[in-house]
Amino acid sequence: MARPSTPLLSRSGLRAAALAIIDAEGLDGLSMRKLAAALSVSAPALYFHYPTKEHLLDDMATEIMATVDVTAFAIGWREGLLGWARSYRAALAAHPNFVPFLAQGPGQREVSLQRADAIHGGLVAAGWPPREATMIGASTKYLVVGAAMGSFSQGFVDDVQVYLDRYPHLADAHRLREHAEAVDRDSFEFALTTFVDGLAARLGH
Amino acid sequence: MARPSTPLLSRSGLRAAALAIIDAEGLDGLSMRKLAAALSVSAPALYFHYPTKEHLLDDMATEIMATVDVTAFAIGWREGLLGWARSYRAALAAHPNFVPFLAQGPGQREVSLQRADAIHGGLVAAGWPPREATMIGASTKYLVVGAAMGSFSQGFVDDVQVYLDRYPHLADAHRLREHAEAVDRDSFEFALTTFVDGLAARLGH
DNA sequence: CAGGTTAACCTAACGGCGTTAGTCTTCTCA
DNA sequence: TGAGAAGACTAACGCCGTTAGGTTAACCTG
Repeated sequence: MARPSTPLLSRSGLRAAALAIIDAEGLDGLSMRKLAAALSVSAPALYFHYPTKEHLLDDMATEIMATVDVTAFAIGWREGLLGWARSYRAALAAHPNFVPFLAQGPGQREVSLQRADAIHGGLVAAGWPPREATMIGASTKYLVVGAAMGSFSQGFVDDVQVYLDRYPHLADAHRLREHAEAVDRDSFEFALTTFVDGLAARLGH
Repeated sequence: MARPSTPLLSRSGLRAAALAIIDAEGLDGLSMRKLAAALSVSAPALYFHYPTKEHLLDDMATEIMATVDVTAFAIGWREGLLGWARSYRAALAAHPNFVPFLAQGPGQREVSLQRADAIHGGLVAAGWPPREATMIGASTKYLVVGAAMGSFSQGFVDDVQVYLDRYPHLADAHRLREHAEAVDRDSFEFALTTFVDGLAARLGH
């Protein structure tokens, strides 16, 4: 086979297939050969569309980050912060296996800078001093990234006895697993609203 | 060379050398061959002491997590939470390149369970309902892990002009880099105290 | 419409990875 | 003193990201 009449690959096709593999098999489960196989193509063919694996992952990250929404800052800083944090978390939680890369990757992406500008501007316009605005932005990102990284409740095994015997305060911990998703979502919401309440108290000082 | 009169390697020696490489060259910079070379030994010799690379990393994680302190819960829930969060963050920030592994790794470690038990117990003893205690523990972990993962301020490039031209609200963003460490520390402290203030308000309700 | 250029695939191969198999010498203990 | 375990070695397997070089189909110019 040489050049096909109609192209077999496209950048968006590569991204979609790569994300599917990551979702199914984890970040380490993605290899260029496996991706090529999924697309019925030889591995080096991928390099015609992306110069390196890193570039591919970067592009996927940008695509996902583009779904984050900061428009609610037009209503007010509380609404803006809550809206941003929730859509940010939703974007990460949709592809948990990809989160380690997303969290580490450069925040220098075009989209990220636009977001940062809107957030900082929204906070300052609402009366927050620039220094506080910076820290609020950072704090919120901490919350989102932390919540998206390794699920809290995944840290607990299903075996009941180990808790009852040795850690009396964790007697119900085994239930965490079965409700892992709900616990994580509720805990994030709890953290976010508690933090924003604390902020409001501080602004009114 | 065959069996030396005095062993060349030890588990703690492997851990220390591996951590040094990770600190210097990043998590991906650690390979078994490179670690062996640093210890003037052939790569397979390492497998006599640790069955896999994963086991080695796990053991290193446990060693680092052992430095986290939760004794302040004896004083009160606020002191306990603040003390735990600060020592947890300090442990992670000491080896930023290792954080992605630490954050993902199993929370099922013996030390982690002991911590979780002390934290949950401390919160419940102070009057928090178990459900809230769980979410407070999760929330605090989110903050610590999020703050330790990719430094917030590293996302901003040093070039001033790009900000002035396009993102007026980020005019001072270029200064973030030079103070990156301070900004991260202050932002974490800000997030933590704001969150705890929000908690206190909620408990008094 | 002829012919050169570029696009888009291919196979083969390089060096590095984690890990296993098998060997060899030295130390320890009955 | 001899058996067996301890602790190193070399060689090699299959995977990885990536590069080199080949081949053909589509496109653009004269």
